[in-house]
Amino acid sequence: MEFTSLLNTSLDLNANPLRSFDESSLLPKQEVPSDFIELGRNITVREEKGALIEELNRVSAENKKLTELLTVMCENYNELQNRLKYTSKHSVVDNDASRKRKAESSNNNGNTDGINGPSESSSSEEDSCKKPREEHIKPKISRACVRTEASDTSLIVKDGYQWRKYGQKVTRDNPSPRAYFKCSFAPSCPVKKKVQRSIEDQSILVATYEGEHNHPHNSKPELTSGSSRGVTLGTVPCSTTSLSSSAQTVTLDLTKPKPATDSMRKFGTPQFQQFLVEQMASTLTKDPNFKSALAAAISGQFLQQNSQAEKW
DNA sequence: CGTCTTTGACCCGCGC
DNA sequence: GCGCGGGTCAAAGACG
Repeated sequence: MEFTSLLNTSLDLNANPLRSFDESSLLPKQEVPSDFIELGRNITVREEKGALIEELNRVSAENKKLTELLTVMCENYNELQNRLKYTSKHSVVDNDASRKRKAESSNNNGNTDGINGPSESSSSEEDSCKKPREEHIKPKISRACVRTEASDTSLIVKDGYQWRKYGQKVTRDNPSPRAYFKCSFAPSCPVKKKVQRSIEDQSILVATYEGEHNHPHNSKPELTSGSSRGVTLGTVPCSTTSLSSSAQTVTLDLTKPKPATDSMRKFGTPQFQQFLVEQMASTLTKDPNFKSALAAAISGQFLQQNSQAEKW
């Protein structure tokens, strides 16, 4: 859904209050005071008018800022939508290798289970239809390199999802153990994660994600948790990467606390404002109720304008 | 008591 | 067929 195509982001939420104010408020100027009481009243009205103009100027400026924010948010929303479309095009549904293995083995064994017999047979028919497709579709695999303290022996990478460790192995090519995690946030989520220290740099944890989450991101991510165990994914990019070309790779440096950059510390700088705008936009666009709330706000403004227009 | 982690056993694919 | 290695299972213990 192209959000900006549906919504004119240039709309003035306050409907240019200065104009409507001037049209109505300039009328008293033309009046000629007939006596001192009338003169005094006009002075008070002028003062009031000045204050109102000042406030309206302030509101207009605020309005302009909000409109700009809205434009940025809509751009971000469209960008996110495009990314979502792209990833959904290139992703797979559920192609867990072990499940496939089990399904195949159950097909070979036949229906030995009397209870699950009918469903098994129906699923085997589905599988036979799916087989050619499954050969072409591979689970979406992405990798993330996380820089941690070398002394940190835990293989926990906190990325906002809830993981359950179900195994650990020492592989041949790497003396460091490899930990296996399943997403436990949603029972049916097929996503698995492998975490192992890089053989080249023991301070780097390599997390390999298989599949895609079929549920929203954890509403209470552990990004800010005070737990001392594990490391938390941050947003500081790191250039170290030497992984398979087929996999998406993100490398993060988490050895340092995640402070704002120097430019971000200067609150008045355009970079910091841009950062703020991006943060706000991303936060808002992640909210599933954002669209409806925005639409309600805008329609509310329209209704307000209409009622004001009717009054005049 | 429910959930999570640990860890040895087991399963399965693959190369020889 | 056999052994190896990666991946998974599941029982037991830890923990809140």
